[in-house]
Amino acid sequence: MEQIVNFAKAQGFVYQGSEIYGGLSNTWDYGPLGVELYNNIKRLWWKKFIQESKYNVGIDAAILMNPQTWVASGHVGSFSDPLMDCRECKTRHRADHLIEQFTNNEVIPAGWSNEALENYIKEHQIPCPNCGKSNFTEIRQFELMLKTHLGVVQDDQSVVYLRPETAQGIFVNFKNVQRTTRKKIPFGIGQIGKAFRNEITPGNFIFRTREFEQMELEFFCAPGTDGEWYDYWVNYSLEFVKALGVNPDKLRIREHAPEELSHYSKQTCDIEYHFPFGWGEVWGIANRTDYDLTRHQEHSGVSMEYLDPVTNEKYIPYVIEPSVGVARLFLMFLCDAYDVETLENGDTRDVLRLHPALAPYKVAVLPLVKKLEPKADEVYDLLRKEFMTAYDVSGNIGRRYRRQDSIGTPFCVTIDYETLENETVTVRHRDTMEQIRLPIIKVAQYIHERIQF
RNA sequence: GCAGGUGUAGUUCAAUGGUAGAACAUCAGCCUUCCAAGCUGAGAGUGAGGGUUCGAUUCCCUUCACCUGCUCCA
Repeated sequence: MEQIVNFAKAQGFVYQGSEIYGGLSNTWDYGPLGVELYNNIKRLWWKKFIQESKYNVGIDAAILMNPQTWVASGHVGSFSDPLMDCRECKTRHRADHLIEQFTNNEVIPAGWSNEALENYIKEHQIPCPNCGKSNFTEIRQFELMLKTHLGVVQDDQSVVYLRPETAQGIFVNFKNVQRTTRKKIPFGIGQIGKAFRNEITPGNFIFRTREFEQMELEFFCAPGTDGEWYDYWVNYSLEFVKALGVNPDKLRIREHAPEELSHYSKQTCDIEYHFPFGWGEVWGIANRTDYDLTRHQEHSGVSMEYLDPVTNEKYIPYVIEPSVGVARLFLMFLCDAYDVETLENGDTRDVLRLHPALAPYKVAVLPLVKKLEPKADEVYDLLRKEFMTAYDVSGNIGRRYRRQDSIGTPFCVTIDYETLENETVTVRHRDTMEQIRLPIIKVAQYIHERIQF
């Protein structure tokens, strides 16, 4: 993992946030190569889930929402954990979970005050699951939503939350989108955007950060059809990842056990990838039932019912939600593509075997020797209009091929003396290291055909 | 947040209570007609703040960041 982090920093994929000031915990900045990969991931998700899907449309909702939204969604109630530490073995536990486990779920302390939780644990001498002793600190409340103040006067009236998920921006716009697009159920609304959570334990590089970007689809369907749509979107998401070249042996699907389901979910599974630090959740697909729309109907007083034009039935739609973090896909693609290859002659080369559609640069223009720069500039000018194009004249040609290999550039175009005579160039492939000769005017089309997704 | 560990050029490593070195990488020049060649040169560092000291990268304190574990999660 350390190797990946160093690689990402050295090549300009990811830097530590605010680095010159000693950093800021858990923040990371994307460099020139990183932002290309990052944006490519977003573009491809949008293409696959919005553009190519006949069911779905997109929106872009505000990060700041009316605070009532989070009361309705249940986040104000459930995104605040009562935690206590064991003084003996220094492990941390949720007070409500301690009681549930101790009583085999016969006592469900939902809605209890912190005092009630503490007293119950003391009275029953509930032991620490780790060390068996009963010596806990008092409860500390962990607020998992980030707050800020809207308006220049800071008082309680102006508190707003940074959204902990993008989903609610979709739910509150359900009626707007349905009416203006005249979509009939089943249909979906997708969104890419930032979300914020005060994770208690962030870490693993960019895997878990407090500021993160999600790509979420909320798919609305009739009650009773939710099971099949759930399967459909699990498969659709998995295919997306596989089509982008991720090693299938490092992918698995893990169904959530009933007791670990979120407050809004009836069924959830994760697409997991085997990272260098172990299996990690990349993509969550949840059946959110009619929970969110029902709650918003209750809290806002606005009807969220849908009138089926064929059956004339009125119902609140069920929702299937495939939700994925951009940075997690980023890290997965990076880890999966990173390869140190040993050649026949014993040399090694670092190759980033990114799918060409993901590669930051699609092509690099390389004059064989410096004298050929004027001609190379012409080709560079031509290709830059079509793709993200790199240009490198420093060092011998082999070194420059290796440089491009190590940042994932799928094609190198080399200008030599023959180019001056007949307007042809060498096109060299990253994966096979093979070369072909092409007229300059055909290069762009050749590459276009090979970077499609 | 708690417990443990780690902080020296971009990277990997040295060294020292008294001018911080190297390799690779980078840049410039020479050379070079297709896979990390060679030669010459250059830039670049003790995470931050404070204390002890004539003098601290080294000793002490604080802080920041990262790594591993715990509760949470896309």
